[in-house]
Amino acid sequence: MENKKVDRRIQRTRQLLQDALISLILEKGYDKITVQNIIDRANVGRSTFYAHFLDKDDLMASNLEKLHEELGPHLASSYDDDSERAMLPSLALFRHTQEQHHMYKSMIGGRGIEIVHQVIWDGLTAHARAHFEQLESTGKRLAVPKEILVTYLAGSMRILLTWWLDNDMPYPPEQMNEMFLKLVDGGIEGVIQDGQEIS
Amino acid sequence: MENKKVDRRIQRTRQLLQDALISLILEKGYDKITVQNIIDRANVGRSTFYAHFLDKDDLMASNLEKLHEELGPHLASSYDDDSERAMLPSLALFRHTQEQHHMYKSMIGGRGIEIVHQVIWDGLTAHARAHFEQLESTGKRLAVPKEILVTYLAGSMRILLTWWLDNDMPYPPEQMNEMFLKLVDGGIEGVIQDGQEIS
Amino acid sequence: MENKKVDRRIQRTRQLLQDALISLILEKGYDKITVQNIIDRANVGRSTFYAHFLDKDDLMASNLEKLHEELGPHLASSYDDDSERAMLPSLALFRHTQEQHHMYKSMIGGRGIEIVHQVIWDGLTAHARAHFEQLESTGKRLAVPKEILVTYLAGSMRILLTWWLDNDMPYPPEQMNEMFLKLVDGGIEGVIQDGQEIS
Amino acid sequence: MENKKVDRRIQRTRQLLQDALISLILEKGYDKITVQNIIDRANVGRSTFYAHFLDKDDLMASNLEKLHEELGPHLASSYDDDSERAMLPSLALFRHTQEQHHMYKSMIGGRGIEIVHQVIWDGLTAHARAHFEQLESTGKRLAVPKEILVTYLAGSMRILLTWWLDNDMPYPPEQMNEMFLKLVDGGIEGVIQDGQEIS
DNA sequence: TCCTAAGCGAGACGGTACGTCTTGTCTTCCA
DNA sequence: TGGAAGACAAGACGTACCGTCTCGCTTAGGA
Repeated sequence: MENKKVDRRIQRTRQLLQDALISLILEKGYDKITVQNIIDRANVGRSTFYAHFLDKDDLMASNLEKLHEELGPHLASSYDDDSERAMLPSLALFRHTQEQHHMYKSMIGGRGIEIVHQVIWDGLTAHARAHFEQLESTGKRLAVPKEILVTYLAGSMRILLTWWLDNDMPYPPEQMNEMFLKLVDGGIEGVIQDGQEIS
Repeated sequence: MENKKVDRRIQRTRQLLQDALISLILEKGYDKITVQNIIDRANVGRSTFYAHFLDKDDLMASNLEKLHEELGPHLASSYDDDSERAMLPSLALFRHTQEQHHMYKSMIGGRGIEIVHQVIWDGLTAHARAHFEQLESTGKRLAVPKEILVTYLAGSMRILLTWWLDNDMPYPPEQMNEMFLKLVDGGIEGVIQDGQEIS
Repeated sequence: MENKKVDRRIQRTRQLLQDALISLILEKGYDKITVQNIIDRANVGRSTFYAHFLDKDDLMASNLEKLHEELGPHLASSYDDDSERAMLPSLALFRHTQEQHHMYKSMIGGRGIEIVHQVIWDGLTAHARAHFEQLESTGKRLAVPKEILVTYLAGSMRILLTWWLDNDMPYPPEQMNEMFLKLVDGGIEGVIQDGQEIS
Repeated sequence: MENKKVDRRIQRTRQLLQDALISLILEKGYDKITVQNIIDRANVGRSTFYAHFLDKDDLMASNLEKLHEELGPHLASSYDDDSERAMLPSLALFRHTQEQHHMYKSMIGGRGIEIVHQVIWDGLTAHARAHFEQLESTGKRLAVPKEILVTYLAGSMRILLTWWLDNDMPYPPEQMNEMFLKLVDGGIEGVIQDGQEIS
């Protein structure tokens, strides 16, 4: 309550830096950006940058927390909608990716994309893990270790998302989603059993 | 013929550098290595390094060509052995990975692994592509674009390989292969049709 | 009248800063101290420091005004005591230096000592100047410009004081004083004449 | 012999840096110069600077070694010329100072001058020490510890030199030298005895 | 057998970015 | 309303690499 205005100032500075990073990413790609570029763009002192963030990656990560917050609802909500297939909020992700494709494309091929992948990956695996844990809690047995299933599911999603972006999104999100489900559903269902475990 | 000895000398230098890189990778990981480290280890002058390679990545890539040559047979051969399921020489890859896991682990998490991935990726997709083209040539129709199938198949393989390595290979190669096939077979078969294409 | 409390607060803040500086000087020497060190030690905000002092040197100077007040009597008094040799209150200075040697030693070799020197220097030269002016007023003539005499006299004092401190005061103040007088008296007397000026 | 050309290159770089420093000192004074200024002026890379010198002061010191070499003959030679008064080559020093007064004046008031003082100080004290040791070797006794004499003599020289520079050299070198000798000779001779020591 | 060109080691160099540090200003909070 | 707190811009610092370069040594292969 007491530091209201100060907090505003701090938030403003952080925002300036985050915005500067995004605009620079769109201009020349994550890997080509230097800290100097960022602080010049943000009209901020060098030490101010380091007062707020550890380095460029940290700034990127902080930017992605917002992405996470935006993605969060998608990852959470669609779970209830369509309880049959909602292993992952895949459609929402394809749509979100399409909307933000400029930013994502700017980061392909460098360390930037890895940070993005990490954040998305955490969301995807958490979601998939919850899905399988719920299945188990209803008495199902998995013929394959759960972590492998989680990895496979989230990984397939990521692979297709990446391919789709790399190839300039030649199909609409809905169709990508159809194909994704068609491919993974078969395998996943094959390892879900009613009370007998293999491995 | 005339430059026989000279060529030997050149090859020796290249070998020294490649060996130095490998030994350093095993020691501290690809990303922590500097050009200076490499030339110190190889007892080679700085300019000599740049006479042979563009940069560290180039040296790595040259190292991987050997890997490629080693992988090549695996990727090619097993195709005929077990014509029923041989979309990919998956078992051979799991086994090869286990043998070389020290080297692969050293490169996880950095740019190094990306170069490895690229090399393996090319082999995997080529193999998968050949598989589906053969299917098409026998009159089958694919309910999903071939490139997506290729990406999905190679991607799933890569995802599982990476997970396996990251988690210190908790299952034997044969079991990993079992699970891999169980997961992808269902989906793949679901999109192979006899004469009617959807998309 | 109404600002009584405020004045107290201001004085308290100034005192905190001055004390912090002194304690830091004794710890690590004047030159190693930063403004940040001072305000941390004094539990004071950065702007508060700059509200009271221009910079570190200014704070030091304010501290030395107290020193000046303490030195003042020494510089003034001994003048009358021993009118024959009292060109400078040299014995008093050697004694004072010995008492405060911890603080003085902390400042040797940096800019800090220069500020101290400046303060002492002003006192010394003023005293010496007064001495020679009195001589002139009694009809004596100086074979060397008065300012050079003043500089020489105050400078010799300073040189010996500094040497004495640097060498951990190997002789007692009284002996130092003896030697100082022995050295300068000869030269000074040689340029004092009765009514004829050379230069 | 073998690295002749390389040495030339290194010397050239050092020279470029030294010259750049001097020209910058004359332009804006020692204290205002940054390392960046120096390397810009010298057309040299930042790391090259640090490959040769520790910091700005180190570069200054290296510059002064040349000064020392130039001063050396003065300090040594004049000893024989005028064996009666040659405690110090004082006249040569006043003359040298006048010739180089632009450079010396540029450094007054900052850390630069301290380095100069150190170099000159070492020469002065060494010379004075040699003088008194020679005296002792001829059977004379000193009524004051030799180190104090050395300090006093070199210090008086330095004090007068500094005053002279600060006041824009109002008297010619010869006259300064006369006055210097007049002042110190009296005191020095007073403490030289023939075989009897006091302190 | 000598000569000459290439491979090579050594390492100086210009350049760029980094993360740290300190200064003096400026905005906001609070008593 | 004025003193205190501390966020901030500015910019120098010394370090770490990079990729280019110049220099001589060694050595192989043709004259």
